[in-house]
Order: sequence, then structure tokens, then C-alpha cells
Amino acid sequence: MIFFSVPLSILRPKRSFRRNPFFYQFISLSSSSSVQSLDMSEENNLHCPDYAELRSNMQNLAKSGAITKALQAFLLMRTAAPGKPTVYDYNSLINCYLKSEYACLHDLSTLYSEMKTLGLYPNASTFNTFLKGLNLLGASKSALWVTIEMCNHAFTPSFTSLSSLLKKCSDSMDLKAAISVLELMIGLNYIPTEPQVISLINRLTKHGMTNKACYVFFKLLDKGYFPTPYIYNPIIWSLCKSNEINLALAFFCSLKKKGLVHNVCSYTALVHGFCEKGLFKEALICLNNICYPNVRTYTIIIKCFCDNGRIQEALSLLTQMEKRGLDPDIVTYNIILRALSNQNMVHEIFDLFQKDLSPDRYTATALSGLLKKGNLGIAHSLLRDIEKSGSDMDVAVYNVYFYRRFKSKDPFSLMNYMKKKGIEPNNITYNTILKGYCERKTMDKTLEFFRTTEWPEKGPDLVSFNTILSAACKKRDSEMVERVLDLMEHEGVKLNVVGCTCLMQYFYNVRKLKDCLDVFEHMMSHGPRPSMVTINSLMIGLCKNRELEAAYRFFCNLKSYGFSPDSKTYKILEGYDDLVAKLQRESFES
DNA sequence: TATCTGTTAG
Repeated sequence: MIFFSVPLSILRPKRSFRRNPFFYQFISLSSSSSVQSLDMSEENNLHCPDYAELRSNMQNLAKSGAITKALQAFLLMRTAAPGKPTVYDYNSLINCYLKSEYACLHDLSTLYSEMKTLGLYPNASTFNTFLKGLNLLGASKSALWVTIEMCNHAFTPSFTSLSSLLKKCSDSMDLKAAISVLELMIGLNYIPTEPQVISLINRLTKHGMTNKACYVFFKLLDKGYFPTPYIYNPIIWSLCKSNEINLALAFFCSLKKKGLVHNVCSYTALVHGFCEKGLFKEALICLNNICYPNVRTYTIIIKCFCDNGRIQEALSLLTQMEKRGLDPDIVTYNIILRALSNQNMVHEIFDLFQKDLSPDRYTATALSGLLKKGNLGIAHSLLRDIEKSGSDMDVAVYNVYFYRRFKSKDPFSLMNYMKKKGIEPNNITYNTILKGYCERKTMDKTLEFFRTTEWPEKGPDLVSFNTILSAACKKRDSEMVERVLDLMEHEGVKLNVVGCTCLMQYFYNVRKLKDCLDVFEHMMSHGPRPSMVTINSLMIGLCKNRELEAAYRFFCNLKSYGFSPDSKTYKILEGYDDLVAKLQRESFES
């Protein structure tokens, strides 16, 4: 049979032929299709099989995934009876093809476009069959396109198919498509299920599409949908988290006006929003307006006070919640412990540990402030407790404790200890050891470690290089500075803002102010862009070298370079009374 | 539906 020798590739159109922006995979076989040019002459059909036989043949070919041959078999059915084959036969072809293990999007698109070439008009079943196939293939975008086609042909997609399409689009994070499906559903008076709406709105808000989430929400509201807080709370939260407390309030009040009753999570979002804006008074008023605030409500406001250094207020809120019968959880405690630890408030930390709390790895790292201040006792016994409790530890927890313990122990025995616990050291662990070498050993020994050690990741990183560069600069060891710079050049490591700042500090400390300024100018014109640490370093360098006038001029010009002086900049100036006096005088005169 | 930590270089 000659048509069986037609290669599939001839039937397949070129990929670049796009018919529709939504469903470009649906490509026409075009008028030059070899299906059209099939030799249908009598001589090639000596045996004339009947309709049933031909149909069965077509179905078998389709089931085996041979769509070209199946299409050819479909055309052969013309010979069986007048008016044959029909769209039902074509539907059967598609159905059988979907049962084959070779079903793919490209072939499905071919089957769709070929219908028009053959002059077949799809019926509802055709569309549903295509939708079933596209669903199987997970091609949600194409399924949306077919659904729209179906509507354009005046057929109504079922609730089930739209609902499943909505889920597919939402799960595959094609949120724009999901919104289109939802619009189709609303247009047909189909109301999606609550879990679907919650999931879609959640995903929209989490991906910075809060306005779209609002759009979806109000569309449903217009249809008389009665939303629960589970549906709209993600919107309130999203607005509050992005510092849009005014919008959140407006949204919150408009819902209240409509008679919707908010729950504690809705109010907690507002508390968070007020806190984010620094509106502590309003946050507290909001807290007091909630009939039954919970641990999370309190935790959020406590965190806010802690982050703003208002620890006493945080502690009194802790007492207040306990009095109300709300037991703080480990999250609440970790937040407070972190703040206390940064302030080195050892007694208060001790008091907290008298309570019934089960420390976890968050607790371990929250105490890093304490470690930095040298209060090792409480921290180490805590670490032992956490290890014993079987809490999940990670490399960062060990790194936090590493440097402090390094002083009294051999670093490599500590690393073995980590490994025994199943924690692999990382570059940060090694950089910490490197720092220990810099502080306690000679630069030669440090460089030897640097070169000979087996680094855990892809070798030493920029921080590693900066660690040794910084050490050489601090020691004002010009030969070593040069060696490190040569090493960096050899390894193809470029200086970043930290390295450049180290070099500037080195230059002004060895009274090479011009070299220091050269580095700064180079940074300004070629990068890396100076940071405020760089700026402040230069200020110190100028002042140290008694270039007070230059420091003053530099300070005045900071804004024109795009920098804003910070508290450190002002502190530097405070150390130079004469300069400050001049600044004050001039500001009075102007 | 909402809340938590931290390690290395200037």
C-alpha cells in the first residue's frame, strides 16, 4: 500500500508556523499535506473492505500511535459509503490515539488542524476528547485554548472540565491562564470550589500579584459569592507585608461593611501591617480590639518591639500574654532570646530559661550575640541540650559556635566532631579557621594552610581571599599584601568592594594617602562601587592624616556622589572637634 | 490563612 510508505516527517509542518498565540503547537498540516495527495484510485484498492473493517483498521492504527497512517485510513473510509467518514469517526480516531503510549501534543495539534483541512466540523464530543487528551498530557495552556475554541463554536464546557483545568493551571503556576479559566467559569455561572479559590488567591499574593488576587476576589463577590476569611486573609496579609497598611485597612473595612466577620488572623495581619510602618500605638489598639488574640498575634507584635530595640515593652507583652493564659511557644522565645542576646542581657536570658521551653536550632543561633560578647557558658550548655534533644542541627549552628571554641581546641578535632554528628563543614567553617590562623599564627603559616587545605566546596572563595588580604593589610605587611594580590591575580579573582576598602585602609595607615585616594577614584570611575564602609574609611583616613579640610569637603560632597552619611560618619566627625566646629559655623552662616 | 535563627572578609 503506497500510502504506508509516506514518512511522518512529510506530514509534519515546520515548527515555526504559528497559528495562535495561545496554542501555537496547533499547527496546520497545510494544503500541501500528503493526506490530500493520497492516491485514492481504484487500482490501488483492489480489495474493497467495508466500513466496519476500515474503521477498525483506522482505530488500530491510531491506538498504535501511527497518526499519519490512521489519518490515511480515515480518508480511505470515503470509499466505504456515501457521507462517510463522519466527525464521529474522527472523534473515535482521536480517542484511540489517546490510548496509545505515544500520544503527544504535536500529534494532537496536527489532528486538530487537519480537521479543518478535511472540512470536518467539530462537535462537543470532539472538544471534550481533545480536552481529555490535553489534560492527560498536562498541557494546560493548550487546553485553555481549546476551551475557548469550544465556546467560540457555541458549545459549553462542563463545570468538571473547567474546574479541573483551573486546578491544573493553578498547580502549574500558570496564574494568568488560571485567571482566564476562572473568568470563563464566572461567565458560565460556574462557581469554583472554595479550596480552589483559596489556592489561587494564595498563589497570586505570594507571587506579587496581589492586585490580580483582588480582581479575582471582587469578580467572585460580584457574582454573589460569600467569602470566608480563608479566602481574603491572604490579600490582607500581602498588603500588610508590602507596607500597604492603608490599602489593607480600606479592604478590611469594606468587607466589614458588607457584613463579613473577620477572624483573629485578619486582625493579626493588621497588627503586622501597623508594626511594619512603625505604628506601635495603632498596633496595640488593634491588639486590644481583638476578642481572642492568640500566640501568633502576640509574637508578631513582640518581634516588632524587639526589632526596634524596645525589649522592655516586648517583655511586658510576654507577661501580658501569659496572664491571659496564652503560652508563648518556642518561636516567641527565640525572638526574645535573640534580642536579649544582642543586648548581652544575660540575667533576662537566664530568667527565660527557667521557663518550660524546648530549645531548637533556631534558639542555638539566636544566641550568637551572646557568643560574640564572650558569654560562652550559657551558650555551650544550651548547645549540648539541643544536641541531646535530637533537634535538627545544621552547619550554621556549628559555625556559630566554632570560632569561639577554636581558641581552646584544635580546629580539626572540632571538624571531626561535626562530621561525626553528620554535619559537613562548608567554606564558612574553613574561612573561620582561616581567620583563626590570621589572628594566632604567622602569615606564612596562614598562607600554607590556605594553599594546602582541601576546601570543601569549589576551593577558597572571595571571602577566603579577603580574609588573608585583610590580615596582611592590618599587619601593614607590604610584602604579604603584594603576595596576596599576586595570588588573587594568578587565580583570576577580582577585588570586590571589601578588598578595595582593605587596601585603602592599608594605604592610609602606612601614610600613603595618595595611593588610598587613587584606589577610591578608581572605584568611583571603574567600580566596584564604594559602600558606606568605604566612605567612612576614607573619612577616617583623611582625618588621621590631618587632612581635615579635605575630609570636610568630601563630607559636603557626599550627596552629589549619591551617598548619604550614616551615624558612623557623624561619629567620625565628632572625634575632630575643630572640624565639627567649622561645619557648625558654616551651617549657621548659610 | 499569620509568627522564628545564624556562621566567614572591609
